[in-house]
Amino acid sequence: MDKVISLTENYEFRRVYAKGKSAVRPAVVVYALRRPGKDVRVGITATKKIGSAVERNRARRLLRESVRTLWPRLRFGYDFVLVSRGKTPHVKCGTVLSEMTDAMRALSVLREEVER
RNA sequence: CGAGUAAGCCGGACAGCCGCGGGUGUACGCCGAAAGGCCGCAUCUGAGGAAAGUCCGAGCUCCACAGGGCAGGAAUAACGGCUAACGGCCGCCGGGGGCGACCCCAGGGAAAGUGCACAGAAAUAUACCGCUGCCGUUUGGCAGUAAGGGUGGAAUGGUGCGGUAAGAGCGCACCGGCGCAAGGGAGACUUUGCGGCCAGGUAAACCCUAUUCGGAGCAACACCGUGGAGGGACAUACGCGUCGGCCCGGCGCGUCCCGUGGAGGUGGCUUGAGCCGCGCGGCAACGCGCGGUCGAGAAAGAUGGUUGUCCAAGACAGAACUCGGCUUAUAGGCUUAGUCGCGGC
RNA sequence: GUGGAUAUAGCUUAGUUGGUUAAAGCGCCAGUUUGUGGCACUGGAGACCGUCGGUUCGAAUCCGACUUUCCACC
Repeated sequence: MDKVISLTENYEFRRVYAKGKSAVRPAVVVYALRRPGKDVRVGITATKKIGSAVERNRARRLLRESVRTLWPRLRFGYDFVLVSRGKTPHVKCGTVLSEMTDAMRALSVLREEVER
């Protein structure tokens, strides 16, 4: 269980939006929903509000890179949805990573925080 | 040296580590009846000049379609060539702009017809003022006249001389336009000569002429297809449900085959009117020959992160079936060839 | 991928087809009325018609390119 599974279908995103908890930071919004099983699944979105195709790609890549760094610390059995915001493509990767870590801590889905 | 013109090119570079998509090869292990797949490793490879807008033209696929004409609709518009084709490109002609290199032009037809237009007397048919003649003589009436005034973007070809009552291509010279003939050119066209003055603009107004045009789009389309609707065969031996109080009997549940196809999957999917080099033909677009080469192919959708060095400190911007163009966005830089100005030898 | 519509005063719309003057309502400003305000009445300002270019004597209108917003179909 060491590979990120993507959320694909629209109903999965809707379920996380409707029933999950959220944390908002200037460059990222994190939704998290507990579900049965040990898989961790992640969905990344960038709407047309973000900008052109280049800017949307940039936002997605930053979020994906951040979640790759953060991956070993996540608790099992959660669905995550990461939403990019208008600032996301114009920000450095370290900023996204720290904001995402902060949001995850606020949702108490990081493994080390629970074990402590 | 400065200014400007045209054509072409580049679109941060290099290295280390971590990570991602695809192709090929493959050990152990795991899954699977098998084919094969997963994980791992090695190796090769991985966005653009516009990938964009979707404005044109094609390939490809499916649908429709006996042949011909008219009407209607859309697009294009000098001429010659290039191209698979084009509304594209090249050359050239005509017109316009620039001192020049050079640039720009939807550039057929207004003597087929209709419509339109402030002002102005009048816009293709006309006399308001004026000028001249005659009549009347008080204002005036009739006729001639486009030289002048005024209006307008445009006023009966322009300028000058003659001519005339005053005028007028009425006559002449030059210029402009039109027609005819001859010479040149592949042609648009051009040069020369002659003729006579007949002909306002607008067709990106209707229209006329010539040419071209069937429709839809990779979410096309083809194949597989648990479930579901349909048809057939077998078994109707057993069991269950149903019609019924019960029996016989009928129907459904079962197996196999045919066929339709929702979800899903696979193909279409990248080797092509390809790219690079050399030679030849052509003013050029381009063509021909020879040699070399393979440069993305995903399916929630791959190029990112970080560290270091360098410089001019990195603009516009991300493939989604594929090509040929057009249009639009674009920091900065490089190369080549002309032009103009200034200075020096 | 394909097709269509939209842009006009601060706001909501006419005018566009068929060329020469941009009209209306609400709002805004000033005045009249009223003890004051509203209502009512009178008057006024406010637009170079999304941007750029072209055709024409003349363009909101015709033509081309671009931009914005919205819609439909597969």
